[in-house]
Amino acid sequence: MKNREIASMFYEMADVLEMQGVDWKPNAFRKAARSIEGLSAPIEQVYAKGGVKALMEIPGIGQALSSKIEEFLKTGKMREFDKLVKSIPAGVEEMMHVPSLGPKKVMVLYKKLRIKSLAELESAAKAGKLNKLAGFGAKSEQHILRGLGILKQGAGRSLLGVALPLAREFAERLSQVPGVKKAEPAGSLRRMNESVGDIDILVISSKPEKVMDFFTNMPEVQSVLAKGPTKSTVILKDGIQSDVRVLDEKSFGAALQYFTGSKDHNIILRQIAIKKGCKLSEYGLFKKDRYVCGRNEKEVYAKLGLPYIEPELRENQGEIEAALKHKLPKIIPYDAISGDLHMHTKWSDGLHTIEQMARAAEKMGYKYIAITDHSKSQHIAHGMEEKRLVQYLKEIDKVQDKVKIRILKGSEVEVLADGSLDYSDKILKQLDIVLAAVHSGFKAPRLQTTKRILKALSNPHVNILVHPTGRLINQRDPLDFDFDKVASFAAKQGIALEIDSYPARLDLKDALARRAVELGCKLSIDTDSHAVDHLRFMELGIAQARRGWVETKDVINAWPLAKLEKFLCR
DNA sequence: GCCGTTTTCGGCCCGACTGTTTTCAGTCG
Repeated sequence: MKNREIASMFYEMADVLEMQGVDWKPNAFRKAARSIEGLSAPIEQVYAKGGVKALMEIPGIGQALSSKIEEFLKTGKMREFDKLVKSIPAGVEEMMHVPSLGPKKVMVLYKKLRIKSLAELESAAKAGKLNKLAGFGAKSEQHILRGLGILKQGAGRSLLGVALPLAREFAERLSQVPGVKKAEPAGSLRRMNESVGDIDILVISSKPEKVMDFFTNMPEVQSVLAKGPTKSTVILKDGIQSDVRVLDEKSFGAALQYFTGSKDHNIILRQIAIKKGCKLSEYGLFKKDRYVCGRNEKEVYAKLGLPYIEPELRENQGEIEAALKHKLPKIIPYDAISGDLHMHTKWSDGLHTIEQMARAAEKMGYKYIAITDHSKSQHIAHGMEEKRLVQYLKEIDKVQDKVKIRILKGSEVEVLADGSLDYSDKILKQLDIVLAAVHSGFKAPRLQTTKRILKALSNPHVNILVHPTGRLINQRDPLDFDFDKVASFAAKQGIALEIDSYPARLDLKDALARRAVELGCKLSIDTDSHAVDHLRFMELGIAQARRGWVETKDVINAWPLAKLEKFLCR
């Protein structure tokens, strides 16, 4: 999949162009890069199917960029990229990523002081050489040193599963500050992006200064990047950036809308506003400087002629067009799940007993669960030999007698290198539910992996392909296989694909979940819990489904038990 | 470079905070 590679080339080209003082082009390159990142299909596949013409259908990609992509796909090179990147030393472009430095300042440092690497920048700042430059002072030097620190710390993006509880806690604490009426997380976190770059919190308060003081003095804060009367930015001790913004009640909806984004979604909304002779900002919708609305999001959308759009859909992936036609999907609600079909216990690598898991699930209001411990080849995870599997099935029966919810007897069965399964059909037949999982061969070539998975899905006992791509966010690339082929085959076979809700997995991811449903697949949203505490991850998986336009009818574990059982009896 | 129910040319979202400014440019989201 070349999507990421091409996107990052465009980002890099945008940086260089910006440093050269070129106007607008950088925006165009970045927009195209974002668009390519959001693509559900591999871009080489798009090109193979429809050539340059298909590339130009991608929003933000026109004549020039499509031919650059074509050149790269054909030759593995992009001359324009090489030319641009060579025009500026690699370290200079890297300096753009230091917080507090942008294209203008970087160019001044390069041109006046010949600074062309992060190391040179650090020693120059420490030696006090920068404050002699026009536009730089002692403070700028400090900010650069701090920025270098932040960069070294690797303040990358954090997993939604980590940031979300933190954000909720901050919001809760901020709402206790005197004068505060409401505090709510916004930003990509509210859109439930799989990973987030920062934590944005919006506050309504009659005493903004109290909020600013409280926020910048929280014990989690490592350093304060900015502190104004209504807006502050801090870096937390674990490297996550957090912003708080205080607004008036009559702006809250507009602000929530604005700070929830995404950027591209907002740009289109503002264009719609302009066409209606209005102006949309975080303060509200205005007509000739006269306030129209802004108290809540719904009225902002309504005045723009749109139905309310759920935050998870606001990615400029067709939701505005769908909204205009009143054809938005009825995405699955957070309370729609009836049971969790993927969890582990002490029988393999889980922390709790079958009974503990069942009782915890019962407490959550589920109607059914599946216990799905590892098969024999997963030695590290204490996968079960056939003999122990029999014991395990008996134990499930015992627990079933003690609890009210239905417990399906299952296993997460290894897909071996040749695509065969880890248990014989005779064993698989005894299970209520069979999950097929690939845990190896991540470097295998595309054709081989596609064949391997297709063979596994040919087994008549398989019900769900779990964590289908095997990716770990920011840690491990997905398996390389023909997704459309696999999903179409699964659909035909009556096999569901999983959205694994484990924070580092979220696999299928949003775009692939959407694609899977388009291809006729059913989905199963599960937690892959290894402890009672993990059952709460379900929310994250549902969020990815919502981001993927998934409706309740397409999710097998949102169905009543009888309908699910019918599906499982292939 | 992209894009078009006001445009195939001339637009391209909008505002807060900071520092070094004597009124604003740069950076950020």
